[in-house]
Amino acid sequence: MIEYWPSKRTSDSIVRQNESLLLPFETQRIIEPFADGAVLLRAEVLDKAEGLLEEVRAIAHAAPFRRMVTPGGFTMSVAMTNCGDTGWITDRRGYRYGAIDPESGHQWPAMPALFRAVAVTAAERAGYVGFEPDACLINRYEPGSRMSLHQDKNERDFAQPIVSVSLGLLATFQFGGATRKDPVRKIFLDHADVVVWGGASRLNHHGVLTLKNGWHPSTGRVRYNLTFRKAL
DNA sequence: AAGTGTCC
DNA sequence: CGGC
Repeated sequence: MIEYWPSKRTSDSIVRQNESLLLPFETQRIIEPFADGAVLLRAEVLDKAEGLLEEVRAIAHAAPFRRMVTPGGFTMSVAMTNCGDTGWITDRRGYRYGAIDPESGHQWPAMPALFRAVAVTAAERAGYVGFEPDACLINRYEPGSRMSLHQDKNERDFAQPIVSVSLGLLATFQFGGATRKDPVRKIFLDHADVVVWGGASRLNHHGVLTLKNGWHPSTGRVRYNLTFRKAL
């Protein structure tokens, strides 16, 4: 049973609800603020998605995706790798950033110029000028993978935003508040969507519901998420 | 230390 | 869905 989505890149209803936020018509992209300091950029990297995916393949060749273990001893359902000066890792000892891939003993692959450009541009469009990511965590979700509600708080400077790029299968992103029990907003993230959060929402809890089965022409049975941070 | 959990 |  093969399903195909998205059949339509942006829904008419979303366009109608956000008329005042529409960018110049030819881009067909939408800026949608959804929390204090948080912005959804629909279809932001549609023209760069194939290039980004090529880079993901090259990075995964040097630093293969692996399912890390949490300090509690649970293996995560999402497979991860990193590029940049430093990378986010977890094992029985804890969560942290490190310049060395523990699997290989080598540095993480360098952050491709296209990655940096996409992250910086998206941050700017969301209102964060001067963002200089030094880390990109790459998450690979397959059907059944999920990420429970958490905060990104291993970075040093919470004045720097988080930029999240979605590629491939549709996911339901949950964006909550300062505490884990704050209500969450559900946001459907499609291929080439970008989410940026910072400011008052920098430490908000967020997560991804269990990925549904599906097939995407660019990625197959997979969703990739590129999460750019300034960690150091 | 661990709530980024194929949790329970 | 809430709690640890």
